[in-house]
Amino acid sequence: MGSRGIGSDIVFDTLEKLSSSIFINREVLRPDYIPDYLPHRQEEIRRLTEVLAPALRGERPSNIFIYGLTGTGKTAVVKYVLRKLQEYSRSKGLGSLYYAYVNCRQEDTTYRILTDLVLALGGRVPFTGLSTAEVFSRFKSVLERSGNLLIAVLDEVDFLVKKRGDELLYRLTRVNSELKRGKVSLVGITNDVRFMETLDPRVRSSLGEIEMVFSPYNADQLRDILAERASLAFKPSALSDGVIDYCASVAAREHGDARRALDLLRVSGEIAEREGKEVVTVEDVRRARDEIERDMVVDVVKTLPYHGKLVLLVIALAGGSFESTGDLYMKYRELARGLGAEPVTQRRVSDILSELDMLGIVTAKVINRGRYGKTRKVVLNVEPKALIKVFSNDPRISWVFKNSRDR
DNA sequence: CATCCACAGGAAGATCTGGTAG
DNA sequence: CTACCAGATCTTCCTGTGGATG
Repeated sequence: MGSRGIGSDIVFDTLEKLSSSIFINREVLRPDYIPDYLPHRQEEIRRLTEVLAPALRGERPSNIFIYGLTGTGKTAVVKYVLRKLQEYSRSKGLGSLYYAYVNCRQEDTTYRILTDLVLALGGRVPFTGLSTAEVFSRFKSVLERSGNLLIAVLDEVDFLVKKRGDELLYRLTRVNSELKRGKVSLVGITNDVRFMETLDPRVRSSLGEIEMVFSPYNADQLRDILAERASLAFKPSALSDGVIDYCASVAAREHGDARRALDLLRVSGEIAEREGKEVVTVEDVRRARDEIERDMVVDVVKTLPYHGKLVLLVIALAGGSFESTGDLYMKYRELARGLGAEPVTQRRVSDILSELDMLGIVTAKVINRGRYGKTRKVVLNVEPKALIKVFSNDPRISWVFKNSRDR
């Protein structure tokens, strides 16, 4: 701990603090980690394996449609089973099993989804510049040439259909009859209950050959999951009594979302660790909740288009809610003009509100006020103050606050 | 019990950016 | 280089609608 080499002292001290106190392996708490054991999902794993098993013989498994709320283990189970199938296939010398996992919320265009499917088959596609039809025909030719079976997992398919329609799904279900050699099996995952009803009947019957439903975890089950994962992630006795129970009960209240629970646990640990403590307390979990919310807000705001930010700001400045989109739009116009920007149309603001709603930062529910028309009631899901704080770091907006302070 | 409000939200397309193919 | 493509953002124009009220 000498005071020579000022820089390295800071580095060493920081590393010293980070290296030990709480975690053995925090990666196992990350949302994309697939554990070797999934508590309370054995039945689902067995069933999915049965359905996909024909793939090992090169036969096409039935298309599967999986429904369940967020954090009920749909993605984990599917990835788990596919990984195991691949391991099994290799160990028995049955050759490679081709599958593609695509999250349709992240890859939200037909083009990108097709690109991922081609990639999974070992083909190559530029990430932009071609027509979608061209990518689709490349997909088919790669399939045909190799004669392989591709299991295409489309996670959060409802986003694809909502944004682009069911054209792609329809065409994918048709591929099998168009090709002589290649085959495609679809695994659709969604958390939207009424998704199936919105589909074209042809697609519905084809995609829903087999259906599976994942029910939410209750608090006891969440506790098992957390305990299992915590034993891998944390040092023994790094968690004080009640931490796991508290995380489980928070997540159980939010419709049994295991991802939320694990996130909460990880962030709680990180908070305790940052402060050099050796034990995570319930208080740390409470602070983790706030921190997760803050991060969500910062992320959302960062990716929003300029007028999206203004709409959000208007809601925050109004104390977090509006009774109608008409009121909101008037206030928004004032703000935009005040900032020297040309306001966008009300139609566009309506779409922006839908986006904010989907991102979860706002709830925009359609209500009918009878004679007084139909509108959306908008409620901010986070603290207005927290939002305004984020905006005061945005150079295109923050000067408004500074100016109003000067005057 | 028909009317009619205040919008929702679909459809088509304009404009811009940033890319590919040949 | 030209011709073309998709995505993001936004506009214009539009049809549809639940339920309080007259």
